[in-house]
Amino acid sequence: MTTLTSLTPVGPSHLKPETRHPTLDTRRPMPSPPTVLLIDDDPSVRRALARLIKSAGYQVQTFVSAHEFLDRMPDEARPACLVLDVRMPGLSGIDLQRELRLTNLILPIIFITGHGDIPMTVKAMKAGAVDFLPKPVRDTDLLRAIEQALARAVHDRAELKEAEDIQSRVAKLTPREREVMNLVVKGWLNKQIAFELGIVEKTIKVHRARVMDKMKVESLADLVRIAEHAGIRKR
Amino acid sequence: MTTLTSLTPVGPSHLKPETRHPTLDTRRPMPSPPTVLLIDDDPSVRRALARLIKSAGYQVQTFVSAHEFLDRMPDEARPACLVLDVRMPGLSGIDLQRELRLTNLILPIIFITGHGDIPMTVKAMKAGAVDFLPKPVRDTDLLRAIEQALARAVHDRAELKEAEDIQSRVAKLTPREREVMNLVVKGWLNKQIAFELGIVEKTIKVHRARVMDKMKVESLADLVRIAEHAGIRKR
DNA sequence: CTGTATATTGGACTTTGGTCCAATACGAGG
DNA sequence: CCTCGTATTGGACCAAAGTCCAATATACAG
Repeated sequence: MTTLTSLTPVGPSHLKPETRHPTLDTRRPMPSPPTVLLIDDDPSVRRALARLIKSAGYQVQTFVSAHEFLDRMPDEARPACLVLDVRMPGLSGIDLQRELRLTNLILPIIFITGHGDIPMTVKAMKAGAVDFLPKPVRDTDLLRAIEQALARAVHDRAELKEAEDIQSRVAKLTPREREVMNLVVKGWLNKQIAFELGIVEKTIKVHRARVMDKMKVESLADLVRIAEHAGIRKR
Repeated sequence: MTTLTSLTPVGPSHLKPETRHPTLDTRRPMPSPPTVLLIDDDPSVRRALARLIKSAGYQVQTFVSAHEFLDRMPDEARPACLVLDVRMPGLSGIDLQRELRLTNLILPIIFITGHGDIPMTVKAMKAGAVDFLPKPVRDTDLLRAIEQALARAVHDRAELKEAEDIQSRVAKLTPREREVMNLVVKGWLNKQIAFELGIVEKTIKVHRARVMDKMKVESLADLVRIAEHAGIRKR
């Protein structure tokens, strides 16, 4: 059982050395690697894990406490994940997880712990943790979890960005246009919408055209899909 | 700390006594209650938990092993969930969970265990368990978990049924109609579809009308939504 | 007060989609 | 062999949607 000391790179074995982190698979001159944020109050654990993670080709930032993390939290320019001790002086790992859920940062969490119990594990997993690893952490377990966490970060970021894009377009609609859009994606005919809103059909056509334009879609099918994505439901 | 012996009903306190299980909220003469399937090799645990669960107004079926469960598995007429010991002679609880994932039964699982560890907990939760409770199980914990599990069962069943409905309608389409539908929900015009398929636009209109009919939708918007649901994506 | 954004409408016209009628071709199964 | 389901097409016609032109009213901000 190897424990956080191996110096030989252990990362994803199916990848060529120059392309370690599977989250970005461009062949190019090595784009800046994904970041792993490591919080642990034990300096020796920090050192050992940081070395391991770096050896797998990731960038690492370490923090001694949840508070320090919250203070100098890095900008979320690139996909990242969090490796986090559960029990720490001050804010616990679980507490930090709760805090982060209130933000809309995307930071998948891997818990590591020396004194975890089952209820704590369940709580963390229910709250969306990627993994929960008892110390001593096996290198392969941690790296596999990091791989998964970063994959999730990339995926969730893409989804969030998509949702934000759509929301910003919806925000550019006038109230009337929004009304019209809502009825259009319910499958109502222009004449029905006109009756519902108490205006003539001609006007609906104008609003409708502007909706298609502002929402940047070319077809009703796309508009329906985008509206679904934005949480505009039929019922 | 109460432990699986309380006789006073503990179920959802916000519900009136006649309406215990929150999964069915019809007022009527008490529809048959949801079933909780209980698997544990320890007779005393079976007895105690069965009594607790019954006292909360659920129907209970007990099994002494995963194998016995698989043999005389009840029909899934009504929403149900599984309360399951992790370690048992023969097939373990985790094994059974894996088996069940291969079927399309909807049976949310609550694990209970006397000798669980963290990796096992993580594995179960990752595999979709509703909860993972160390023995001795507190009454309130178990009942809360059952409530959640049944809620999930009801929800997932509804989703599955919806998906199956849609699939059965798709199955009734002719190959040509399916092709046409796929292009229609991509937002293609009839003339474009006609060109793509090498037939005249008129024919597309016929297929299209039949698609709308067979899929039981009244508008293109509904067709797009239903197709999305059936996993017919744009890209 | 003036200008910009919003909401509304009109006419004229084209394109697209949907419907009702009817008809031909082909392969599988009774 | 005949029938049924599937796929295909045609014409005529109507309904719905989209487009290009232009115009008016109102509210709010600078």
